[in-house]
Amino acid sequence: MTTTPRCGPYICGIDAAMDVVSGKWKGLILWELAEHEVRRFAELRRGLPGVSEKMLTQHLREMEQDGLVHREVYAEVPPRVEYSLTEHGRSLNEALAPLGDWGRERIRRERADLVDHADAEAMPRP
Amino acid sequence: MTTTPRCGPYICGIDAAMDVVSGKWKGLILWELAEHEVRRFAELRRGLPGVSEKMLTQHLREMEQDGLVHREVYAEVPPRVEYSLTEHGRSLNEALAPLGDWGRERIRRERADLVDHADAEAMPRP
DNA sequence: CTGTATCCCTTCCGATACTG
DNA sequence: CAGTATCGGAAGGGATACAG
Repeated sequence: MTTTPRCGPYICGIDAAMDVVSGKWKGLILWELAEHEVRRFAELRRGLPGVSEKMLTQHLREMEQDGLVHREVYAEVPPRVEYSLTEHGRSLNEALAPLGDWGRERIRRERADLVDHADAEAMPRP
Repeated sequence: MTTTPRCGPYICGIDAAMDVVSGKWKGLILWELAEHEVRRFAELRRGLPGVSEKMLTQHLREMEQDGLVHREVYAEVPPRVEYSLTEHGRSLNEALAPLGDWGRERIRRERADLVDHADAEAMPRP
């Protein structure tokens, strides 16, 4: 046995967390809401270049079902809806931080490799 | 600005890490290899109940491409292949630990809720 | 402004059969 | 033992149009 077994028989906590985070934009949504505390629908849309209304809505609803996001609707016209992280969502974001660091480190390394290759190809002879 | 911005413009480290971990069995593969250091193909297969040979092979190859897994082939008959984590793979596993903890906590809470509901339904009257 | 509804394409994955 | 090949269903996601 290792110091801290992280998986029970047949079920791994990683999978349970993945269920909730997998989806093309959920990581970014989490990040946007962690950064800004409160965001309106159109603000999130602008913060996630390329997302469609359909996917943004769908992901937000799923995250609401999963207890990560709070949705506050104001009965006004034009309508206004504000999204924010729940305590549960904030804790997920914290648990995600080391993975984000790892990913950025990975990107950094990839870019360094590309630069190395480019340099090697750029000077084939003296 | 927060204390430690984790995302640059347009690209988030979370996504870079997700790219590498997304896949139905990759989390479990990582876990198996972290637990056992070295595993043969058939051992992994047994450790991942339900996985098909196709998906196990495919995921292992992708993880090898991504530099997470080392594949050692022994020229014997019958053939023997041993899989293990690279340093890179181990660092990913460590970055995943908090997420695993979060997921297990989530499972625990869900089960507690289920029990509560069951109890509430189990004793409708004295 | 904040969504729904629909169509359609791509990717993911399981099942099965076959190979060195 | 450790794969490869192929098929087909299911799920994810984009584009577009429409609605309250």
